[in-house]
Parts: sequence; C-alpha cells; structure tokens
Amino acid sequence: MPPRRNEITIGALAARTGLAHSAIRYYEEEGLVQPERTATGQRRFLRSDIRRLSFVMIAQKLGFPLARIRKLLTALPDGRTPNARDWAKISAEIRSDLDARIAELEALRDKLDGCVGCGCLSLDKCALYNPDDSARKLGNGPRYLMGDSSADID
Amino acid sequence: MPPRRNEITIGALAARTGLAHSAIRYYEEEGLVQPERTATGQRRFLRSDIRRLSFVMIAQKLGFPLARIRKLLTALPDGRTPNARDWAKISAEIRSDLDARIAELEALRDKLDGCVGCGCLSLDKCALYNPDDSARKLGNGPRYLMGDSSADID
DNA sequence: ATAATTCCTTAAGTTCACTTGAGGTCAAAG
DNA sequence: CTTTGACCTCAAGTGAACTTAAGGAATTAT
Repeated sequence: MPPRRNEITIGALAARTGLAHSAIRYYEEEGLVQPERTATGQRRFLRSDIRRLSFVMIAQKLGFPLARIRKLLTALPDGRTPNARDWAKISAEIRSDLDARIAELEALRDKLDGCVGCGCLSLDKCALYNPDDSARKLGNGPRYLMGDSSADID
Repeated sequence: MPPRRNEITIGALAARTGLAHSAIRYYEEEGLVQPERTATGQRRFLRSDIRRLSFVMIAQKLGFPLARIRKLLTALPDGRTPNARDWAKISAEIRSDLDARIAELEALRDKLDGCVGCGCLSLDKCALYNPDDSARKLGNGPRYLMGDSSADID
C-alpha cells in the first residue's frame, strides 16, 4: 500500500524534519502526533505533520518540555497544526516565558556581583542562596526543599 | 563515639544545609566531600563542610552540574573549601558563563520577535531553527544532530 | 536495660527525551 | 520471486541528581 497523496511514511517525515524514526515514534507515544495506520500497521502521517514537528523542534529549542508543547498544540482547536495566526498567539506566551528566564538569570548575575568580595557563602546570609524565590526548577528529578534553617553557620 | 569538636555527623550537616542525608551521601560518592569514618563506620564531616556544601548549593543554583562544581572545588589548593579570595576568582568564571546564557536567550527572543507574523515554521527558512549555532545543550540524554535536509518543506 | 533515634549499605526507582538492540513483518526493486 | 530496504514492536539503556526501600548496626535517651 503506497502512501496516498497527502500521506507520508515515517521515513519521509524523518528525512524532512531531520528527526530519527525513534524520536518520531516517541513523539507519537507522547501524543504530539497521531498518525493513522495502514491495514498492516504502518504509520501514515499527514504532510502537515512536517510543520507540526517543526513547531515542536522550535519550541524545544526555546526550552519548553514536551509536556508543555503538547499543551500548546492541543490548545489549538481540534489539535490543528499551528499556522501563522496561531503562531502569533502562542509566541506571546513563549515570549513572556523567555523574558522571565532572562530576568531570572540577570537577577542571579547581579547577586553574584554583589557577593564577590563578600565570600561569606553561608546559607542564612548569602543573597545567592535564598530559598524564597521560586526559581528552582533547574535540574530534574525530585528536589528537597530547604527548611528554615535558623542558627548560625560555621 | 561522640563527634569531636570540629567534627559533625551527617545528621547535623543535613540540618545545617537543608540537604537530605541521601543527597550528602551522594555528594560523597561524587567526590564533593570526603568525610572521615569512625571505627564503626559512621561518617564524620568537618564543620567547614557546611560552607563547602553551601558553595555546592549556590553553584548548583547558578546552573552548574556537579561535575563542574567538583572541578571548581578540586582546582583549589588541596581541595580546600572556598574562602573569600577563592570565591572572587571562581565567580569570574561563573559570571561569564551566566552572561553567555543570558546572551543566548536574548538572541532567541529576538529571533522569536522576528518570526512572529511570519508563521512559516519551516525548518529551512525559520531563523528560530538553525542547527548551525551550537546552542543546543538544553535537555539531556543523547541527541540526534540534524543532517542537511535540503528540499522544500510542505 | 531497653526503647527510640540515628546511622550504615546496597539496590532499585524517578524524570526527561530519547537511543539501541533484538527479532520479526512488509513493501519496492531486480 | 527473492532480496533488499523500510517498517513494526517491545525491552532495556543513557545521564543527571537524587530518592526510596529494605534490612541491619550503632548511638542516645529514658
């Protein structure tokens, strides 16, 4: 069964996007694409999935986890592939996210500058280690949240 | 055997830093601290390890992986815990790293701005997806690098 | 002396975004 | 019609930074 006009195989999609076959299958598992199947079980993607996966790749490059990207995609009416108009809307969200990350890093940099020469490196006094700001999503896996250690250090 | 004057147990160190016991043991495995052992095998840390681990936590917050932090620490003469002078030296390195990350995000943001309204989202034309810049260390695990997909998309 | 903590080790699980491999089926080309 | 290549499905591995669990041993408190 040869691919029909507007359908493409996983190999073609891989060639077009530069993604590995395995990655595309993984994206399917994650609900980012939903190919049909032929009678014998082979995947048949839509041509528009090239654009769809391009969007995924771009969003990833912007630092979004797949879960978030899936949400962005499913937020579109009937899970459509984003077009120019959608893109304008989505990009606003992306932009503010990006801005927030930049601001976070800049704040960190400023604190660092303030701390040079201080060298205290103690958790209760150092501006660099302040558990109050919720900026601790760097790194993955479970995280232990600091309690309120009182008392002096060292 | 009660902890001696300048020695503390893992529990005390955990309380002081807010780290879990398991995290501290893991840091030992990773060579970030090297506690002594009592005759019965319990760990005895130095008081200065509180400061040492504080440094680790701060550096982590700045986005450094443990491997890098270990290097920073071992670069100090005889693996000393960093003091004010060391900190000034190390912070220069950290600062440039931070600056680079900020610049990277800003570049991305500018591209995003340029792309809104374009909406092409095609890999060969979109400024947002340009595999040439080596800014792709986001995300972990093995990565497939894009080949030179020629041909038009969609 | 006994109960309650604290500490120990080792092994396996977690998340994310995939890859790699084994073993088998299907389709396009000679 | 057979070979080659494309495709399929699991299962398990990768790396970072840990956590959780199981099953003991040692220390501290009562």
